[in-house]
Amino acid sequence: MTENQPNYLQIGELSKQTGIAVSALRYYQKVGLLEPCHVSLQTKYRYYQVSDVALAKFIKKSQRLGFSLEEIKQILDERNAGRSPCPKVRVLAKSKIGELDQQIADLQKLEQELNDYILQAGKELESKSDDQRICALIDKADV
Amino acid sequence: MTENQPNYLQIGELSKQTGIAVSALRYYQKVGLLEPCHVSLQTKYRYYQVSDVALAKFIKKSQRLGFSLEEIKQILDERNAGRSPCPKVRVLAKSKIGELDQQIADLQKLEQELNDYILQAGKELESKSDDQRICALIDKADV
DNA sequence: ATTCACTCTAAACCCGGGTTGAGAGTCAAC
DNA sequence: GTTGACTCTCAACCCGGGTTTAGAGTGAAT
Repeated sequence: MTENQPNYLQIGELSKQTGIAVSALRYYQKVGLLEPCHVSLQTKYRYYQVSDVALAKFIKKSQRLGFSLEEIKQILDERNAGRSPCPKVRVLAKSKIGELDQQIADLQKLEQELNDYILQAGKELESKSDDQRICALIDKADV
Repeated sequence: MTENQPNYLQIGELSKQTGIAVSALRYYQKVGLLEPCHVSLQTKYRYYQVSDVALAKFIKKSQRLGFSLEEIKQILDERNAGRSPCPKVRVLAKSKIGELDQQIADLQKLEQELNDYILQAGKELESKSDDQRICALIDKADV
């Protein structure tokens, strides 16, 4: 089989080498994210390039960084259009970092207030009824 | 109607005062997150306490901080069990902050590498074929 | 008595990111 | 030639966090 040359990978092999479920790889193809380089007409088996291991890992990594499959697709489409995807990545990364910065600032504020609470308001805790407050510290966090 | 005293709010009024859709408020009841203080037997109309405005806003705020409805429920259940919800909030907040710290560190690393790339590797960009690399910088980010 | 805004329920639908299952075909080894 | 591991398609299902829709009831004002 020409498809079985060592430079072609079957979907299960790609799955093993990337840690991505076979069903997920098929799903990636469905949404246009990761196309096999060849599909057998007779058997409909998918065959992937060795370099698709890196590509699949890239997808996984980008997902862990908080990009949606749609965003990752935009990045890859840049590449497929012959352009460097990095400017796109930069824009997406900047915006993602902005969101995360805001979120983390809010949470840190909350945490600080919680710490203050634990340290200095333990006595008030018992004197006041909890029914009046939900959690004084979350209430105070003006998010 | 006893339900129509000024200290009771209909669902639409609660919606207006909190900016939470009526359908979402009904959903919150369904998942045990926000119970009306009274439900008419005849009309099945929901009636909320004035203090539920704060509670609903708390839910919204917590969601914005990245807590799931299930986590918010856990916090509120603490309160309903007569305990201070703050230790629970602290645990959840700490863990959330940890996740965010990791994410933001990864993204910042990526951003830094992207900046380096823009500054010093513009020439390599044209000399190398993009087909070999997806985006050198995301590839390098060992996330 | 009717109009109008409000509310109700139940079920269906939406999104992203997949997983699961049924039933069939494929491939290499024995 | 059959076993066993692998693959295929297609459809259904899952999760969270809701929204939408249909059809019916409610409440206050005109």
